[in-house]
Amino acid sequence: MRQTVKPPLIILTGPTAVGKSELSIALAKQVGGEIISADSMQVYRRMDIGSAKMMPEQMGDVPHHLIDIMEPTEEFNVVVFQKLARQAMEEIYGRGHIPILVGGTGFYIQAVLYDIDFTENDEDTAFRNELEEIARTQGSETLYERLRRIDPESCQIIHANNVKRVIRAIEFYEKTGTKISEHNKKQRQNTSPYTFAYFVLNDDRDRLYGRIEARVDAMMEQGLVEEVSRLAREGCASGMVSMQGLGYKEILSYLEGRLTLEEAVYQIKRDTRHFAKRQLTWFRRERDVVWVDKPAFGYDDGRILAYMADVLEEKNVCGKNPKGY
RNA sequence: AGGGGCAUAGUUCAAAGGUAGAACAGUGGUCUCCAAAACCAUCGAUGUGGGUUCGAUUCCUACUGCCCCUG
Repeated sequence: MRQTVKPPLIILTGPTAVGKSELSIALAKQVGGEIISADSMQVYRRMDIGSAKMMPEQMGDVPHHLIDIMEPTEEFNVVVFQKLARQAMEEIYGRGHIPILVGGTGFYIQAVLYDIDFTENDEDTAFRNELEEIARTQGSETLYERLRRIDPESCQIIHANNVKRVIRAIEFYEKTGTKISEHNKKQRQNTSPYTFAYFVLNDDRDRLYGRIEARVDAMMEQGLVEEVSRLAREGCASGMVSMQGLGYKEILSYLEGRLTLEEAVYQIKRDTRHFAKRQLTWFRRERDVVWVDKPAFGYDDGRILAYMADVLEEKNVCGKNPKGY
């Protein structure tokens, strides 16, 4: 007699271009799951090619959530993601299905998996702008000194040059009266409210980089330049969150005459490699992850899925009987 | 084939008769509301053989390779 108190959650992630999406469809069918995209760029409408977005015809009747829900001019962030993902999960549980978080944004996954409390989400950007202004005019050291006075512990963790995080730390203290270093320490103790399996799909580095190159070339053939031109025409500019996406910022620079097309493509490939590397660093330090190395399974999706089913059963996430929809 | 030029890190470039610097790439890491972002750290080189010299990677020389010109 087994009773799962915590609701089930499956996570399928891995570095960009490793092949998460393809595998996720088969996995969803196998366990009777619905997919929630954990991707900071696929949320934006009309950003299809550059974000390598799953298109409806590839979804194979598996319901997908959090794709095409924002306008490229809107700002998306972890907090919004967390809120929407929770809502989607409730609906999915309501249908008796299992939510599968699929995507490469580790931070977003963490926010949901460990139910992180981000506190104080007011839209007061004035203070933040003020701090940014200080950093710009007086230098990052001045800002860092200010943080040292209120929360010296954070200075041990945050480097002075990392202005974004210095600002957030100051802002957090000003708004809540508590130190972010303390808040984070507490949050880190969180245990997950879910019965979960956290799969990280991976491949040999050389192979992964090869896939990235090929994928960028394919994006160019599919008309990435056209896609970005269209977005630019409707008012998307380089300062926007959506336009910080890989492929978008570089092509935008090309369109503005700051890069040649060749340079832009080179940079997209390079930055995507860097990104993949950072993702792997992130997953390496996450707790309780199950690494799925494609070469160890001879690149055979059937074997990979069988292995995942074993893990899911072992962790009491779900049994092996397909539930269907 | 003859003449000339160049050989320094994976790449593009510095420098110097006395223990070779940088950028980019590569690698490792940080991350708790811009995260496809932001930031930190780190590995790594004088083509080969002779000679001159206290000492050569630097000067001389042969070889090898690459580039240019002539035919």
